[in-house]
Amino acid sequence: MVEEHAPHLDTVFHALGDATRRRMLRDLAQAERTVGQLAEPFAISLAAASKHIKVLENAGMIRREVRGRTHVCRLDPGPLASAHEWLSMYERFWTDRLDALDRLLREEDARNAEKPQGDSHE
Amino acid sequence: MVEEHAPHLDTVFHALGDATRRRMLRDLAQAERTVGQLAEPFAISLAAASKHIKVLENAGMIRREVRGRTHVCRLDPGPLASAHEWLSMYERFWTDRLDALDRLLREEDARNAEKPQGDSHE
DNA sequence: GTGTTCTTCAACCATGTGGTTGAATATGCA
DNA sequence: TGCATATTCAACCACATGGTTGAAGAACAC
Repeated sequence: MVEEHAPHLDTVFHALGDATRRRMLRDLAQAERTVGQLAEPFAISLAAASKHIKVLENAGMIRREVRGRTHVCRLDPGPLASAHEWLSMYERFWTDRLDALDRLLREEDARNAEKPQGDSHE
Repeated sequence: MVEEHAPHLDTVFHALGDATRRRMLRDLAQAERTVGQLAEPFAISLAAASKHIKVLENAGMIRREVRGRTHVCRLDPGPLASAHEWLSMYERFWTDRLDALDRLLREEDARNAEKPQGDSHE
């Protein structure tokens, strides 16, 4: 089940890097939606929404079924699971070592705050 | 928890949407690295690597400490945890599917029991 | 001081992205 | 048939992105 999905991570993370598309995913998590329904919350043209949907579709995150003249989209969780799995590689950094690392980082910040370096001469 | 701590997610997911930056994060997961060390695996200029590092830094994913003339970078897991947490909202979509596919996967595993499963997590 | 190393900055370039508008396509309905 | 609905396509625009090169700063070494 662990495949070489790295090439897809580019498109998956890129698709997630836009609030409009994340909102679309949120809506699709409730139920399947047509293109028009997905576009409705936004003050953008249908053509723009269509492009967003295509980005999600190319990333494999939604699947489209053409029913008559409407295109019904539903969530495909696979890429979300891949992204989640990739991030899980770093989970130890905010779980096991959270206390130690966080304490070090905060000490560092405290030191830098007390001892500012490279002040401007002007 | 209600999605609209989202401006941060834009930059975090965007930063993750590039294999060069993901590789840098992977290296930083091993140990702290200077800018030159982070740039070394890539066939790009130092200036280009510096831009990538700045993207990660602006997303809050790395912290920089200037030691003499070298800039030492460390991983900050906070934004990774945020992204992971956001994706976890959708976890039921692939765990539910796991219930449905569980039997199939077990059968698959049984059939492939002797086959090698080379894989990589980038 | 001079020179070398580490890194950023500035200017530039090609391509990508997200948006628009208007036309095209395809379906549903009277 | 004719018309409205749902969606995409094509062309275009402004701006962001990722890359380059060359110069500029700092910090170390001599």
